[in-house]
Amino acid sequence: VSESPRQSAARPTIEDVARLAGVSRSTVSRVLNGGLHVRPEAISQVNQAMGTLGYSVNQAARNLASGRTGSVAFVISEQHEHLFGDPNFGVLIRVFSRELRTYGRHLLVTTAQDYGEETFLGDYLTAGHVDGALFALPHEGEGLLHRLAGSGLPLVVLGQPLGYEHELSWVAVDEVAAAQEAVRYMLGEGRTRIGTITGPLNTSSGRGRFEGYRAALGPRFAPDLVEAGDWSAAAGRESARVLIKREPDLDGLFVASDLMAMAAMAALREAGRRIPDDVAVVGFDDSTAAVMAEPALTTMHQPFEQSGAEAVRILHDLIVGAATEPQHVLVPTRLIRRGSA
Amino acid sequence: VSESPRQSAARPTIEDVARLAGVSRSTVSRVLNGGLHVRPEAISQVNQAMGTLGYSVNQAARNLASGRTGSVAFVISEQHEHLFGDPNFGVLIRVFSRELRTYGRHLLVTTAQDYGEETFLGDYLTAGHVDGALFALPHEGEGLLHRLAGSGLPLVVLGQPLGYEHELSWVAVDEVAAAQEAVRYMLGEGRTRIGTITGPLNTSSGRGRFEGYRAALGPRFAPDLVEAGDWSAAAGRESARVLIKREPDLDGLFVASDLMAMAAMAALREAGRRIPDDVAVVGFDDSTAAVMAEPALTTMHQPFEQSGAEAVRILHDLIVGAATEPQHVLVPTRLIRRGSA
DNA sequence: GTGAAAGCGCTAACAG
DNA sequence: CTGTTAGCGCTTTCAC
Repeated sequence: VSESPRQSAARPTIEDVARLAGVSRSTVSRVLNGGLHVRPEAISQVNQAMGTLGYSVNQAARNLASGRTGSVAFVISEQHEHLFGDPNFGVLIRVFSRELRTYGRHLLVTTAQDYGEETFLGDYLTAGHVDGALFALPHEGEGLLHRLAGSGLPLVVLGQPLGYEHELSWVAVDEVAAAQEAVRYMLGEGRTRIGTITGPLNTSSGRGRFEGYRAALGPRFAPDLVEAGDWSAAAGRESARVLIKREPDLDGLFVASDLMAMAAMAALREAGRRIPDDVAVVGFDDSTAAVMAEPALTTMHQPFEQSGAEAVRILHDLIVGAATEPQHVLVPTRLIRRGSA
Repeated sequence: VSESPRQSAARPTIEDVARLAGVSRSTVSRVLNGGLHVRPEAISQVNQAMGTLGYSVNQAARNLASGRTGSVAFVISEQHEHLFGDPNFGVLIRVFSRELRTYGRHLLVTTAQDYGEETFLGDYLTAGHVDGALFALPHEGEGLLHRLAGSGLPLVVLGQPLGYEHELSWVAVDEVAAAQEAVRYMLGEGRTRIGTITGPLNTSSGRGRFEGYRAALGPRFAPDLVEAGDWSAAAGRESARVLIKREPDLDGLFVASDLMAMAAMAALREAGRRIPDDVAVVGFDDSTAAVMAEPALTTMHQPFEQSGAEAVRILHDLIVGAATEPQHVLVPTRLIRRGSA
């Protein structure tokens, strides 16, 4: 196998630009990095030279010299591989790569599976191959998160990392308040027996949404109205079956994710319930699939675009040292009323 | 903003390994790159030294020295942004990043939007920032594809690139045969008035699936049975409405994608048709959402895992020069029978 | 505000 | 099979 590197017609280097602009390499470098302490005149000369030469920086060289890599990892631990089938996942990828680009960074998608095991991924990430990491939807006791948290690698978590709320930076929604709003809406519509299918209770989302449900119900709360799910469609379907059997007079259902909600609707229909006439269903996420449900799903909207952008901003600040303390931001949710409730 | 590079406790360099192993830097480098022309004994010494030192290669340095970047772009042109909402997209990303990893490469997700316009993306990609590119679902006359095709950048296309079938490497399914099989299946089930909702006819998938449909129908084909879609759910819904109105006795529907098929099913239901009793529906893709449809969608399975892996393999061969001619591979499809037909 | 000089860690000829 | 020697293109002190 002869490794013939693509020789793309000798890209111009900083040296060429310097010569053409009549300045030194250092000056060009300064312009490249913000143009501080450079005479305006020189800046424009350099820019002009770069333009005519079609210059673009060589990342490898820059990274080697600066000790940074220019890339950021999107870490998906094995347990969350199901995310890949989730339409929200695509949205996140798009937002991340777009936002990172504005900081001159790249997105590297990594999964635990890629490396055989979490340990390997942990080694990789902490070995200096990336400048920082974005971590999605951790659950309690996640080994990889623990590892990264202790490594000093700049890290931003999407969703509150249970057990690391203070140590790590995160961007999340107010799960409790959001769930509460969803359930109160059904209450306001006259529903009286409202059940819930929860997410995993060892995640902040699963737990927070359940707490919000419980708080909204107050004294009306009853353990029999609750079934635990794991975000999967299978769990949504099965939980709905169990619930409707145990509580035949169920007239409302708050489901912790759209994916589970859509599966639950199918089960409800199988059991002969009309939606929303017999039982109202409210989901969570406002995923792209929600509008395709039959009827279209009423759900809590999560601003993935916004949270993704915030996460990237924070991570950048952490990487360049503009922020030293962990940052926490809460993004707003809102109820989207469609046909199911 | 003080740019403080993370000084992760002085990573060991190739030099350290060489010293500990009692060999020269070159030998270590050789071991790192496959260990050709190195005495077995030396190899193990080096490996051992790397182990005790916890050495891992510095990509930036390697890239700078070798003139390669180690990363590969997944190019999604603006027209295909809808892909992000498609569950198949997540599958592709996962497969790509996993497979690339086995070649020591990374996945860089890029979209036309990222760069303001295609031109910018084209500049970026051909400026040497990536070693190669994976291009998803091109349509005819795609400017970016044209640009990349002429640039000499190693490139593999998913789906046949209309107009570049010979010049470029691609991995695709036999669209015509697959569609034909799907329609024949319905024919075999006794359906006689089978309509179709096509994909865009300026894509090989859209066109091929339509041709397969037409071929299967033979003399039974009638233009009135055809509605053109654009892969979107909205198009699926609207096309189904039009079709059922124009052809009230429709008893079968072949839809060129699962997303459109699911939307079409909703429209059919609204029009009072039972599925599959009144009209059978067959989709295409076997996306993760297919099982969640009501009834579950009968569809042509596409082996995304396999095509993604093939694409990466070919791209790697192209990059290292193991392949010089464009490579073409056809991956198999199969009909998955579920409830809708 | 600007230039000179010294590497960043690695690969890749080139001898031997 | 192995060591020596040059850089790859950029950032970054350090003087001026």
